[in-house]
Amino acid sequence: MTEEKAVKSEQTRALIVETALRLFRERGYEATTMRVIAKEAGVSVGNAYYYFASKEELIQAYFDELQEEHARACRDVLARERDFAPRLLGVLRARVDTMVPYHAFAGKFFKFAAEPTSPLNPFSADAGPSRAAAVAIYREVVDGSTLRIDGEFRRELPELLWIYSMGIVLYWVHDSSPGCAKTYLLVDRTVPLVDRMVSMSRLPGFKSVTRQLVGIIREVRD
Amino acid sequence: MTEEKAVKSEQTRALIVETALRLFRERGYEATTMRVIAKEAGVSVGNAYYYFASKEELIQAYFDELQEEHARACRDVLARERDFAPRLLGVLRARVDTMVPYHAFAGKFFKFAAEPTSPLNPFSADAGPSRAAAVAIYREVVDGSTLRIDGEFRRELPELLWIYSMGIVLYWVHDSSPGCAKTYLLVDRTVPLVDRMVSMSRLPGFKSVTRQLVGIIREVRD
DNA sequence: GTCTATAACACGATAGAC
DNA sequence: GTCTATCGTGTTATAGAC
Repeated sequence: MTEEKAVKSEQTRALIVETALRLFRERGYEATTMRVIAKEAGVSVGNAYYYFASKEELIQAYFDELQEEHARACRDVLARERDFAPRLLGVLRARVDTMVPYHAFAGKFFKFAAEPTSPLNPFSADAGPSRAAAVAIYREVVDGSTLRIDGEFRRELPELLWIYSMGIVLYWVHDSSPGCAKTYLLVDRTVPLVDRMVSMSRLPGFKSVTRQLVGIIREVRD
Repeated sequence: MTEEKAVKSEQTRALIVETALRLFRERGYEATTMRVIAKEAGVSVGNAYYYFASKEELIQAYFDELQEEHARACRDVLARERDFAPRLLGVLRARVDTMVPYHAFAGKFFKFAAEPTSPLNPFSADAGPSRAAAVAIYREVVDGSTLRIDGEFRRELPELLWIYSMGIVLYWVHDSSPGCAKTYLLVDRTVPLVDRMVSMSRLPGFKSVTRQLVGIIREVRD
């Protein structure tokens, strides 16, 4: 009984999300009203709001989907490559690959993700689990590689790489080049630079800068 | 005649902006409706829309105000200091100083600035003049200093510093520490690091990395 | 061109009945 | 869980006054 209800509930919920995401893709975020989502999904507006507290909350479902898709898209390269640079390159290219189909309306979503009070914001406390999942991929990039660097720095590097990836995303949102070619170019050009800088951190002259950096990160992190 | 009208027009416009910003501060952005702004300013809703195409557009006025205030707040330190690090430090601390009073509702504004299609977005083409004014301050930080670095790098450095300052702003928006103390800490800690890295760019071993960086910037910039 | 007054619209969101 | 009816909002439209 309760179980059947739970299943039905899950179905309705999924139906609403799928319909919403399809319509977002077809007509854009703003042109897709809650009334239309409800009508197309065959439910009432009130029912849609029973499952999702706001229109914005529907976007979370999209972000979760994207995150899973990225994790899947990274598996191959992370299983194959052992060197740091190609691992990072593969993960970042996969990130862009998964996002490209949504480029037209991603800007609208990005807006909500930028609001500090929104649970969609990747830096917010609410987004903790999502962020952890995202950072975990970069931890795997580091830990599964042959990279040899200072242990303290190694511990902070995944989060730094995640922030770097957020910078790539920021660039991507504004990239209007065909096929987002410029974003791929940015990735291809900056990964070797990042690789060089990370490798240099081991050199005697850089130990102090690296330690300084690690100290700052720990000091300003919440 | 025409002149008088122009003055009157400017006054009405200013009155609406001032009223709006005061109410935003007092009640927050969302709780301040266009109807209330109009009533408090003693104008009709239609008149408010005659001057500002949207509620969002009222925020542009705030950004412009902030930009001017920052430029003023930088004058002293830029006239006094000649070394690169203290110049940069002073400018960034001034940036935070001017923003702090608005911290409570800045997040709502930030959201609009994040949307790629919005003229409020600092990276957008529409924001070109505002961005140029902001970058100009960092150009003065560099040009007025005793810093000696490669000419090509020197030309790109102001824009890089502006992006760095955007990163500080991003951190600030999320900073809930009393008096935004953590943001000041971030500035105080990262400026010496940036200073060190910029200075190192001159060293023989770094010429190639620096050149690589300059090449990337020029390649991916629109 | 500047401004008022008021009504109307579409939207996100909510209330309350079933 | 689900519905219909309704609210408050940004925004637009209309019809004019100075």
